[in-house]
Amino acid sequence: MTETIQKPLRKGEQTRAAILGAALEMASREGLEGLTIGVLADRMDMSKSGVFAHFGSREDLQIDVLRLYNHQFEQDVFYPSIREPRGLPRLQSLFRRWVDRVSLEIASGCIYISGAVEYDDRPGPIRDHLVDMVDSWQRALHRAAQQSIDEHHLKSDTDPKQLVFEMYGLVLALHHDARFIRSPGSVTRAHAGFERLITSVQTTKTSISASAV
Amino acid sequence: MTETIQKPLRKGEQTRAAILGAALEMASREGLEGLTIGVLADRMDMSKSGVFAHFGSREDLQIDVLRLYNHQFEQDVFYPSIREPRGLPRLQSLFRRWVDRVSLEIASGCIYISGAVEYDDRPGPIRDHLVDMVDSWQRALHRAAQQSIDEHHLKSDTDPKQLVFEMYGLVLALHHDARFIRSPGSVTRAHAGFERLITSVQTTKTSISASAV
DNA sequence: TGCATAATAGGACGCCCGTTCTATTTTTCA
DNA sequence: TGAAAAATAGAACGGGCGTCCTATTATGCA
Repeated sequence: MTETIQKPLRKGEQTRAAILGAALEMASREGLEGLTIGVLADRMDMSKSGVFAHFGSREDLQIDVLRLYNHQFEQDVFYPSIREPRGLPRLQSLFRRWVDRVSLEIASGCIYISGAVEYDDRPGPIRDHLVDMVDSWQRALHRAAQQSIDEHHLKSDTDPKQLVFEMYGLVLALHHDARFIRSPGSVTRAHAGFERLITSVQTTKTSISASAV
Repeated sequence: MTETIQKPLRKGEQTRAAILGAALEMASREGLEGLTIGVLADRMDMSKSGVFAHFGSREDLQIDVLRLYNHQFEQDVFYPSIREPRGLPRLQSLFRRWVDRVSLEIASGCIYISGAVEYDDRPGPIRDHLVDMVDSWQRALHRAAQQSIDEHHLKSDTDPKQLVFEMYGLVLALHHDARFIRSPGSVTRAHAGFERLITSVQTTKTSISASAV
């Protein structure tokens, strides 16, 4: 009875990862609710049941896709930014890398943003995971904003939550105008908005952001 | 051959309007893509085919729902605001009424916002209508912003499109945080963001917005 | 009041969905 | 290399979908 559960064999993990990658791409384009096992199987040149067997259910697949997306988001945006100096430089890096990522996602779609609409009123594990991830991202931004205040880069009466609210709005407007309306110049506007936002809450003489844009 | 097409009878129009109302409510909650004839028929205590007969197809139903939503939006937000004095008062009225409307929609959902995500990459007549409506709303905001500049309420170097971009972001952030994250205080934050936004582009001594918030 | 016509119901259709079951192929390792 | 186990295929299921066709019922007007 020792070692009843074997370490999974190589081939299985490999195709599972490939499926997950294709699923992430599909969910980015069509939304998590548009993710369908049949279409996914076609793209993988596999049978439906072959794909299905790697995940206990469609819902588990969706959650795994969500986890993969979250991981990539952290790798692209969060981890590089927390190596920046605490305070305004870090906050600026978080925003800039965030905008950079969403800019690339204009062609495919951002799952945090599409998911927020798909699951704003649909209870269940997917919504729970999604809210957790977005909430944790917002809390990371709150911390960076608070630290910017603590370091005296931002005025002491600045409201960190208000700041993050408006930063989030700029990214949502970017996604909206670029991906839905398809009007050009949205990336520039997001950066310009952030500049104005930071300037209005910055302590005098802190001109760290002057070099940007 | 005179008068081949009769004026539709009363009963038909009546139930058709009732169905459309229920469909609008359903589409607000579940999204336009979540609008389903079967469920709609259940709520109306009608048969599927009975409901279906009032619209040539599901797509036509969705477009009619969209038109109804657009009409209500104009009645609630646009028309009352254009009776305000041209310039900043009108711009402020547009934003305030817009926020008021979205605040009420936190319980049900805003079709302009959910539709932007559902149809950002799904070509067809529904997307076309939706883009037209949102675009026309943004152009109305642009006009009001430009007029505020012309009336010297806002600084002459103000970029109207940048201003509208940020206003839209505030409303999107409101919808996101209130409806998805369900964090309190979002309405206040949207107003605070607008106040700060206007203040930063306002001509000195124009203190029209001082009384608000 | 009767009759033309509009409004609605009921059923059937083909399609796609997630899921399950069983068989077959492929991989892994002693 | 051969046997155990994993990976995959294939077919079938029940269910929901939009849509169409044909009755049946309700409405409005001469």
